[in-house]
Amino acid sequence: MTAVPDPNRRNDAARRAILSTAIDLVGEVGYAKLTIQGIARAAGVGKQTIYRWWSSKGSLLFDAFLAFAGDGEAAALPDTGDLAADLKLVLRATVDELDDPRYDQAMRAMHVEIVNDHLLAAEYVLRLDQPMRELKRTRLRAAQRAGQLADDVELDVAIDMLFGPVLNRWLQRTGPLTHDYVDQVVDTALRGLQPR
Amino acid sequence: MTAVPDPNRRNDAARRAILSTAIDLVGEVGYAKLTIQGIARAAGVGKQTIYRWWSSKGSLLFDAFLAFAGDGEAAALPDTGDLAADLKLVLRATVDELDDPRYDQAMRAMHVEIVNDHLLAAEYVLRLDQPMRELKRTRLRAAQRAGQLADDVELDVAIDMLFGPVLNRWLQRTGPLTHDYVDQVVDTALRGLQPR
Amino acid sequence: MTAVPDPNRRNDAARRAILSTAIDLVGEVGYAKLTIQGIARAAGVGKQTIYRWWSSKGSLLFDAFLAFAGDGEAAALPDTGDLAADLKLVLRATVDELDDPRYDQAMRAMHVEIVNDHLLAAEYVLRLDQPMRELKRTRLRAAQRAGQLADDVELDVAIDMLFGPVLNRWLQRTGPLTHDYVDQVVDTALRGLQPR
Amino acid sequence: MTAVPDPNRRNDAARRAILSTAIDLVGEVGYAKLTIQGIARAAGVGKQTIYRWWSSKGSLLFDAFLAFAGDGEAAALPDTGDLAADLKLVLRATVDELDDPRYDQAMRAMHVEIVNDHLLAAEYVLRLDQPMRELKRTRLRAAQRAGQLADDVELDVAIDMLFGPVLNRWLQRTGPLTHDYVDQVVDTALRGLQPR
DNA sequence: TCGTAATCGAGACGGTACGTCTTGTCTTAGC
DNA sequence: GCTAAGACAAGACGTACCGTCTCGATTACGA
Repeated sequence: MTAVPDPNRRNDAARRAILSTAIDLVGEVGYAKLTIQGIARAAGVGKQTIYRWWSSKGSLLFDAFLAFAGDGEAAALPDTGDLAADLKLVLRATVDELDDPRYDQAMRAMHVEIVNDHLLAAEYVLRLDQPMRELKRTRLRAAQRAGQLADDVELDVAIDMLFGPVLNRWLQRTGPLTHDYVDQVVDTALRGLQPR
Repeated sequence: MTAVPDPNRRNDAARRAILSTAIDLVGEVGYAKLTIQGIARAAGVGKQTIYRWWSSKGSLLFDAFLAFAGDGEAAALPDTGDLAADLKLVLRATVDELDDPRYDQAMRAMHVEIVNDHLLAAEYVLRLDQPMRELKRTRLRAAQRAGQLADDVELDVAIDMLFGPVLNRWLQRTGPLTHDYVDQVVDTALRGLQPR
Repeated sequence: MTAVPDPNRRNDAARRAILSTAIDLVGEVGYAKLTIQGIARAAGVGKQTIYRWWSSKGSLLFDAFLAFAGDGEAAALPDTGDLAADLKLVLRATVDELDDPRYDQAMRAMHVEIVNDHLLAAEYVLRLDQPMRELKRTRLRAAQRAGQLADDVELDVAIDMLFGPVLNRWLQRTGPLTHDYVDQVVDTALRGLQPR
Repeated sequence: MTAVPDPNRRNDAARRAILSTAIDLVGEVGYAKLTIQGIARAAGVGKQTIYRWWSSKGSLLFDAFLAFAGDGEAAALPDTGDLAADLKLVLRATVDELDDPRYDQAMRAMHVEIVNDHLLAAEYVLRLDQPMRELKRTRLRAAQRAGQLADDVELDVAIDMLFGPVLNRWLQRTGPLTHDYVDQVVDTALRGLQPR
């Protein structure tokens, strides 16, 4: 009989210490030098306490990122009636967040884990990507109703085209992440590449 | 003064063995379990021979990926006169390549290294992203001249919007990478999201 | 402040396995090919477990030798009343012990470490040489009381002259280590080199 | 056809540089950190040049020690007619030599090699111990003829008893190596331990 | 109110990779 | 044709971290 830890018994102070220490530490030393041992030491926690509650460094980082980023997460995208302005607002905010080294490093770490771990990727899609995507879909549907977005546009493709380039430029550092850039992306995506 | 190894003395057989073994091994065991020690062992090579010529696992993976992927690289994007068709052809080919586990794993490994290493990212931009981007720019410029692309479109933004979503969906596994998907991306990007 | 391992936590089975494996291994492969890695492997023990408890190969060999040789160590030299006979008995026993390859190799290994390590030499003197020397001194003092040894003889010099030649011949292999030889040493040392 | 190095072709400058560098280096860094690589580097010589002419670090050290110590070696022991005085003179000189760190370290290194290498030990006995021993035998035989040494004393045993204790005390650092100590050894050995 | 059982911090354990070093052999230029 | 220089395969060095384990001490539950 395998002993399953009882979440009720869980020491919440330790849990929170671990999650916030993970974020702080990845911000300090970067993903490559982030170790479970180091997190335990810095959090003043036994290694076993981490292994008891998380199955891998990735899932710990995932939870840590959720706790860190999720706190200030908006429940919905702004809707002022001006789709382009609203999208630019959201994307500029994203760019600004990524300027914080802790946010930047934490998100990089989480992405690295996702790239190499199918299960974690599935969890990411389910718990982070899907909810965010639903918020975006809602905003875009409203735009369709308002006649600002073509009716036959596949919303997921639209989302990928609006948010994908920014995420990509950040991950691969192929260019500077500026407000100008996101404005251009929004304008170009909405208007299209062909002459009209 | 650090002793710099003399490239003339380099054993090319060992170099090639290391690069191809790295690709094979990352395809077998995945990035997380890829070790320099393991590559050396599998390549029948001393560890020092790897450390002598590469400064990090990342730069080795980078070279390995270049040697592996670069061989079959096209010198230019196709230009049949039909921009949409040409782009779809290229993106479908990319999607097909990523179906090969060796290619998939090797590219994931390289991207992970890039995400966490500024210098490697710079080298990636210089040696892989920029040349590829130049080929794409050339094709898009031709399309502009042919009146298939608006004159005021920023080409880099256009490239990000065409190729970014595919790369993203692959890296994050946010959805299936199909020919249909890339077709939709191309069509939507060209036409734009707004009604017309 | 360096973290000092807590001896209470020490796994005694591992400790004993390491010590006895060290003796066995040095007996098999000799000092020159004795490696900490090899001892760990043969003892079924992690390398760190050796490094945690011993600061050098020398101090491990020293402990191993103590555990191996110390077990059968006599608490006192025999005293039958006949000094020459007693000394010959002890020296012949020493010679016989050195015939065992494990004893021979282990003792050689320890001596090599001592020759090149001041601190280890000091520990050797304190923990092995001094106690043994005290036993010998006690026996010689008894002989002085019995009128078999001159009163003005410096006991340490006497000990060096009785036991030194045997140890030397063994270490340097300058000649065969026989019972005859030790008998001659004892007789000559007692009687002196000058005519009488 | 195996290439046998032709001694005539031997570059004597390189040979001398290697031998003297070996002595200098062992004096600086000690035996434990003495490497063939290090000697080659310090001597400005290719590694192969060392491997070509010496089969092991031990035999190199042996030659180096011979070249270093042998130069100032007396052809015979002094014979003033006073055996005790002559022996003390020789032993005091030995003690003084061992005060030189280069001599000390070089001799320790050679002894370590001898302890673990049968062949080298045989060569040591043949080329160093035997000749020295013959000089000592000659002096002792003269003493026998002069009536200062008992006729029935085995000369090799006498030599071991006179020189062994000093060598031993030096190798094992069991006590300080002083002129007083060697004087006591000589006096005690000549007179014997028994009362007379 | 008191066991008793799970959690906690701590850290030893068997493994294994790290990046460096040395070994003894082999290769390449240069004198 | 030997030299110096140094690349090569091999493998040990001592350190770090992995994930499991064992240890008392603490804590919270249910009897």
